[in-house]
Amino acid sequence: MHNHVAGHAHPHAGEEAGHEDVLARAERLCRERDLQFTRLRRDVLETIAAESKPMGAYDIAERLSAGGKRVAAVSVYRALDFLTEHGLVHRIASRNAFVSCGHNHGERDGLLFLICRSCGGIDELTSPAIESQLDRAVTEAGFTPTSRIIEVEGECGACREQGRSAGH
Amino acid sequence: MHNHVAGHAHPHAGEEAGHEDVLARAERLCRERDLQFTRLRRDVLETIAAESKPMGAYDIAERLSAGGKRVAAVSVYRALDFLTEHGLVHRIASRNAFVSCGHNHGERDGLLFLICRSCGGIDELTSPAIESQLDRAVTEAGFTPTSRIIEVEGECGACREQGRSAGH
DNA sequence: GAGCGGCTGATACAATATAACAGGGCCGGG
DNA sequence: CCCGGCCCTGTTATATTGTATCAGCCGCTC
Repeated sequence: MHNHVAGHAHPHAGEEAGHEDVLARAERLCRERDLQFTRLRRDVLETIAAESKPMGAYDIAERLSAGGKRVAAVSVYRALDFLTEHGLVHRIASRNAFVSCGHNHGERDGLLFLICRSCGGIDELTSPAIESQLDRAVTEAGFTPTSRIIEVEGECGACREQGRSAGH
Repeated sequence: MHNHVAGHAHPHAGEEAGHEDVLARAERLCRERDLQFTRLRRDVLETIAAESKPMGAYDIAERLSAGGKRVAAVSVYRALDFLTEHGLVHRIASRNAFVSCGHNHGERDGLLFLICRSCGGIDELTSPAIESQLDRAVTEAGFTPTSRIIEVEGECGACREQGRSAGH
């Protein structure tokens, strides 16, 4: 079946798991493609990567503003546009929020998000099998797919073990 | 593979395909469950069903207000809450918009939306096969799924034939 | 009639996202 | 050197989407 888990296995606190990796990868990718990995973009990515939950643009702006220098939400949105465009960040449609990409891939598809209702943590999965089956089904219906959004809500392993229940 | 297409095969104009069906089904379902299928709820459902594209809550409010009597967005949201809760309407997360459910089911899962970038039309599909494979993959990752969102963007058959391209 | 529950109307507000314009930094051409 | 273009950022204003709150209405029951 060949799925592949991306995230941290225990998505609760603001751990910096994989954190450095993300920044390093971003720098490399931008160098390769001759893109500008500016300060703002780096800060935004770093902020998102430091959190295992999806973050709203305004949350990011607020957190970046904590250091004295105010950062407007618009600026954050622009950085997020850039980052999502290049697959460094993903938008979680069901939450109007963003997470840093935990993969080594450039592509953005075959991608799948697991969102825990208890802890709010999110994990990223890739499943080529699911993607191909999805494409097959969709194509049968006469549709030509270009992008896919798959978001699953439920309870993550850690929360289930601890018997935490969704607050709501 | 056993997929099942729900919508109108040609999702462009404001046809009333399946339109009556939706209302009739809603009435029956509400009678069965002893729910109130009020005027407002009926109007909202009818408005959505008359359109093959996802509609925003404010669009619905505006359209309902066209008849002289102003309907506030809040009211529409409340009706939509009711309708989605009972599976008569689905929310399209990637568009912040709503479509009427084209199925005979009460359940809300195994559900899949095809959104055309050219005409904006949307079709609904159910694929138990995809759902079960998705659940299997997710469960393998230690996750317990409770709800799933699958939205595919691309070009619908009708638009591809006509060589229409996405305006943007 | 009094009280209760579910639905609606209305206003205010919060949260999310984009538009529009000005300025700054870099860089290549003249 | 200076200019003009391009890209990125800052700032303000505004659009869009979604909730909170309170009051009134209607039908029902006691």
